[in-house]
Amino acid sequence: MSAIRLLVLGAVRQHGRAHGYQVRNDLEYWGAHEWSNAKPGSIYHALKQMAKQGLLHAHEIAPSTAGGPPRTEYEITPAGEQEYFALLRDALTSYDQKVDVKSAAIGFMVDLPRAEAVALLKERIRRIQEWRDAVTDHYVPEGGPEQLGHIGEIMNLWLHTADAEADWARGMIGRIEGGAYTFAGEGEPFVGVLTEGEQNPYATGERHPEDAR
Amino acid sequence: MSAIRLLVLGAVRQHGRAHGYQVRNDLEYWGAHEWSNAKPGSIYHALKQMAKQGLLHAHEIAPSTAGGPPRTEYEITPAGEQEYFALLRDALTSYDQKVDVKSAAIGFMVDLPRAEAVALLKERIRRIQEWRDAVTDHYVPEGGPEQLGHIGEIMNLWLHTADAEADWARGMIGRIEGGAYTFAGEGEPFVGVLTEGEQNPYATGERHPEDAR
DNA sequence: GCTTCGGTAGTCAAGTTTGATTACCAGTTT
DNA sequence: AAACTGGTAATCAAACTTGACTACCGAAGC
Repeated sequence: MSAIRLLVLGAVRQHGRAHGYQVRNDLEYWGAHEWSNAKPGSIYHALKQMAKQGLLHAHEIAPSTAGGPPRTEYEITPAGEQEYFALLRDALTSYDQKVDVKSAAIGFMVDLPRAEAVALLKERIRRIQEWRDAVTDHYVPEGGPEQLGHIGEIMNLWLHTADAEADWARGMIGRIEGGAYTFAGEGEPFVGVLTEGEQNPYATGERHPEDAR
Repeated sequence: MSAIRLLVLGAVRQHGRAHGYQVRNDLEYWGAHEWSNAKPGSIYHALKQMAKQGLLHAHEIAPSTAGGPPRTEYEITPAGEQEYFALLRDALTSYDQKVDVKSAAIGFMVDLPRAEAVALLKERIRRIQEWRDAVTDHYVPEGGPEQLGHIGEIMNLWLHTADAEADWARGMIGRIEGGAYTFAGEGEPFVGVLTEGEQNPYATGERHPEDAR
């Protein structure tokens, strides 16, 4: 799964109605250009595709006052809602090891009820464990791990990564169960989008971490 | 960076001369279809692209004895060698967090001298640290991390991941410095390809870990 | 002797991603 | 007032990826 659909659906959904540039801006606000493939081309493509598939409804709108070409506003459809939650649940549970999907999942998890988020994360840990066992079973040759030579280091990396992730997930579950954050149906939701005219504190001009990579 | 070029160059290089199917088989032997986008289409595409770019030299060959369409054999050119080592060094040092690049880097690191591998890995750790600092600096708002709400968990995940990786890298450096594995210029290299006619123990039919994901 | 099956080797269309580029307007300089 | 700068909004070609499909041969089974 690529994270772009989840991100775009989530952004449109939080706005109620949004055009491409708005989505693009939100994703930048969330830092998504740093940890996902959220380039303009991908975003506009995703919007069009999902409109074609009936997940979004497109409204043709006159050119904005702020200049630029005529823009299209999108609104999420019931089918889109459904897809959104399906993607979100999948992103939270499946052990996929891609940063973009994980980060998006965390960003949107509060759209689910608290109990469900916890349950999904626990399922995630179960799957990590399962995967870990499968790797261990499958890749250790009869003559012991030494036989693999330096290739064994790859397996070692995977196991290390899996353990670190399970660890992290357990930590987050603890905080959620301890009452942290505001989930669906618990009053004022966390505001995660820029309202019209609001300054984006993370806009270009600042130094971003990926510059250092 | 996508890992496919590194993988294909490395495979061709180890063979001296190889056709697409051989490369494809090696990658399967290494388990690459599980942790990278090494599908047949991508492999053949990469071979053709790199041949066009002068990184590989293509020899048109008559149909094999084993049936099938006429095949093309590829050989790495000096430019290809150079590109290979550039990609490999980059994969080892840059903190890229993609499993495929990392795994490929480990698989091929023994093509470098031992001292250089260690130096590159140390540089990797330095960059992870640098990245970690940048994230911490940049994403902590004035009002303390609590202001971020659940979004702070994303940052937390990154830091957790970065620490786990630095940890792992330090472990591997220790083993390498302790004399483990056989690096370039140290005698008989580790055999990482299937020779003609050899059975692939990981060929289809077995259960692979990703089935469980 | 014929048919089926599995392995060998590769192509292709459809979809996705990338990075550069366009076009427009408002405000600011020169 | 003409030229420049920067933000808004989007498009496009080229490259890459995906998954299904083709074509061929040898061996095993009936």
